[in-house]
Amino acid sequence: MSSPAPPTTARGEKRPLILQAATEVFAEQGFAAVTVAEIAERAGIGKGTVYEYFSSKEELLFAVFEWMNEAIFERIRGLLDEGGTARDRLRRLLELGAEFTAEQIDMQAVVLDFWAASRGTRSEERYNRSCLVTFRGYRGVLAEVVRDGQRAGELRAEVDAEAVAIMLLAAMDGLGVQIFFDREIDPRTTVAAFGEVVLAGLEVRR
Amino acid sequence: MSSPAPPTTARGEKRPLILQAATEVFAEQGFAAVTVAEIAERAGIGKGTVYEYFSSKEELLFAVFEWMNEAIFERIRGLLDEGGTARDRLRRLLELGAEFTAEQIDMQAVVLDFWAASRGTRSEERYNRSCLVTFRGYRGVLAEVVRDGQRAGELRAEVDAEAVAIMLLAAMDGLGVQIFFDREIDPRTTVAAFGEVVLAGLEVRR
Amino acid sequence: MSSPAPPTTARGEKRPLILQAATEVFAEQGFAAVTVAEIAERAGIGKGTVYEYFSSKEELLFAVFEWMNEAIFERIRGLLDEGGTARDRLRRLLELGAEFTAEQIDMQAVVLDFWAASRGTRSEERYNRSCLVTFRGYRGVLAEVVRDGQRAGELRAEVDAEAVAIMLLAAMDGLGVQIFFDREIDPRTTVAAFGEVVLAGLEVRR
Amino acid sequence: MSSPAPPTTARGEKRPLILQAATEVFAEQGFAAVTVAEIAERAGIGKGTVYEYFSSKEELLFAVFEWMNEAIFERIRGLLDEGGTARDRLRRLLELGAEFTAEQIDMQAVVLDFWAASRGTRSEERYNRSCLVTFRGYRGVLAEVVRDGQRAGELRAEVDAEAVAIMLLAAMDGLGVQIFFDREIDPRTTVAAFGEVVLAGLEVRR
DNA sequence: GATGAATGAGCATTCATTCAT
DNA sequence: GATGAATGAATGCTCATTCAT
Repeated sequence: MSSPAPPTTARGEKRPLILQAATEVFAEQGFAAVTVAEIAERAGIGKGTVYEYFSSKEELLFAVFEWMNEAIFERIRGLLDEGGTARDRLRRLLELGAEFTAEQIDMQAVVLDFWAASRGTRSEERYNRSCLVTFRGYRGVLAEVVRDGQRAGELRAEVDAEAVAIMLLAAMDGLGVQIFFDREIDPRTTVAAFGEVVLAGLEVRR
Repeated sequence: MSSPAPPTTARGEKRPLILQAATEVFAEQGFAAVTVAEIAERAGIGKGTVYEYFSSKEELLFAVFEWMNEAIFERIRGLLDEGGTARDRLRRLLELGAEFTAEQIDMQAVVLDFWAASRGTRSEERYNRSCLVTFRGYRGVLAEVVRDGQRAGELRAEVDAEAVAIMLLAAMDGLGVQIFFDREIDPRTTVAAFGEVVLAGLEVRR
Repeated sequence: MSSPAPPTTARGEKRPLILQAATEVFAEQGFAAVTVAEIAERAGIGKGTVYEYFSSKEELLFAVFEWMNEAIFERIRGLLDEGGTARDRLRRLLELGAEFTAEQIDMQAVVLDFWAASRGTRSEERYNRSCLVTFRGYRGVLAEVVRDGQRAGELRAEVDAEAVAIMLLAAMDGLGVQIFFDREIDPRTTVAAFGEVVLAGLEVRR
Repeated sequence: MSSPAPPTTARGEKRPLILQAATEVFAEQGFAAVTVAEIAERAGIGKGTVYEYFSSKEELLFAVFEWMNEAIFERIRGLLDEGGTARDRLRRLLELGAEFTAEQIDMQAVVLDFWAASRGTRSEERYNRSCLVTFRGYRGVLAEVVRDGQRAGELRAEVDAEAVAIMLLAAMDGLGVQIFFDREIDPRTTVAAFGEVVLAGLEVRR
């Protein structure tokens, strides 16, 4: 009450605390079911403080979404830097996706929420743009690898790289949803099996 | 009984009217953003009447979801009855999925809503079961066709049919989501291009 | 569906049926908690039919209240016709009250409801008048018996007969309420014991 | 802390304000007819604030009921501390009851409401227990005074003290109800007259 | 900066009543 | 007369957001 020393967190540095707490409760209960009071409690701060860092509950969801995607992108970049043939990189990208799905099934829920929370809101436009940009980012990476393989003569040149990128990303997203509802599916083996088929279909025949 | 044509709707028969109206507004604005009053207005009936046919707003969402899936399943069954090689049927299934996605992008929104609406609700269990059953239904159809092809020697026997079914369904779902946010994607050509790759990867090599 | 013979009740004679059903459900659950649909169902008729006989749910409560009081008054009149000294009649009136309370604890609930249902209603005035008239009726009977006893030299002349009537009626009403909440009280012995005290206090001393 | 006088009410101290406002409007219009918005308006606060202090409208009714009874009990305790013979204390208890009835006819309405509001509610059990406990409290006080008088040889030993207590309490309750509907009755003279009769009936004869 | 008491817009749901059949 | 499908007014309650301290 009168202790002069800061408790644990430095002043004005509660942002990651809130972000972490929000991510957790969003994952557990879903955006709509979560109250700002709950987020604050989980973060161990006052309700009003949340609004010092985020202008609204919705804004907080945006931040969580971006936070998650940044982390994923970072790992993708690291993976690509390792080099290898296009087939190798493609295989590793799929593995990474499977790993993410396996590790963070509840994160999948946050993404679902993000999609759904946008609807009918004032900021629907902004949500859509944010989703679009994110999707394009992932797609760009995938398509680039495919095109690399085509240029190198590894992969069939007549295949539409963009289409393959779209569908592979779609498959990874959709897999997360299915596993969210059916925990018996094993993402790693499923992705590996399907990946082999796709790679077989992509490679140049002699 | 003697009136030449029913002016609007007969008494006691407002169920499809409500279902249709609900599907529309759910698609347009999302479950959370829609009010029961809005649904009633769209259906041209009184607010209370909605509750004569559905015990709650949530129950109505369930009904819409099931209604949609039934319609889709019916078309799938029709498609499979046409026969053809496994490759033909697989190609046609993908085409059908693309067509659905193209035709009913807004339907995709209802599915998203259904997923998201489940979270943190009292009836979360029921939602999950409903989704699980639906997914398994689609997967079963796809896996069966693949296995048919394997038995007929058309498709490589060493491929995990279930994994392929999971991922193809996932890809179709995920495609819907991407198109929902990025209308520049053309589902038909994208699916066709990707389908060729997958089929190439599945077929038996000489 | 096409049977020409009336089922059980003659046409246009459903009034007592409704009255009986309403009395039962009001007693069981209270006026506010009962729906018109419930009353109709209990009476084995259609919801709309209730409105053929009573213009509103409130009106029905009025009718039930009056119905009950009429029955009680009838028994009081019969009791007074048996004659006897004022003390005898007073004692028998109290016995009758105890009996009613014992027999129809749930009826007590209807009276409670009637009191409470009036409040804040459009027809508050009418409720109050109805209660007032009923109370005055009972009080009149009691006061008359006391005055009879005073005129006959049985009971002390200096006692305010009206005050005694008011308080005895009040005691019987209040007893019903207490028993409604505390079923361990036996109305007959309680009233008998108190009645002896009051009669001892009323009688002329030598 | 340094402001000379609080303008309206300090933060976090709106409980008595709400209790007072609720008591007033409940008395005026009855529990069922009152809206939470009305209570808030009367208290000069926002609707949501009511729910900061009471978890539901029903809970508020409970609080009002207990508040009232506490106040009454306090005065009863003060009265008994004054001492005197059993007859004196009994007479004073009846006088106090008459006074309460005269002063707070509208309070009577709240009690009626409380009784009636219980019916058919989920918390019916709790209502009944609350009423039972309250009744037993009043009865205990009355019975104890009578037994004191019997032990002191003032009052007839063969009289059932508990029965007298039950009926006197009942009479006071019932009086309140009658006066609520018939303002011409004067509680003080009525109770005094009846009290003399009962005391005469209770006292030991030579 | 941090807090949490106060706020009120917003909405699902109930149910008495009507009226076409 | 009898019916019950249709209706919409009415209200308790939640919770994101504000702002005085």
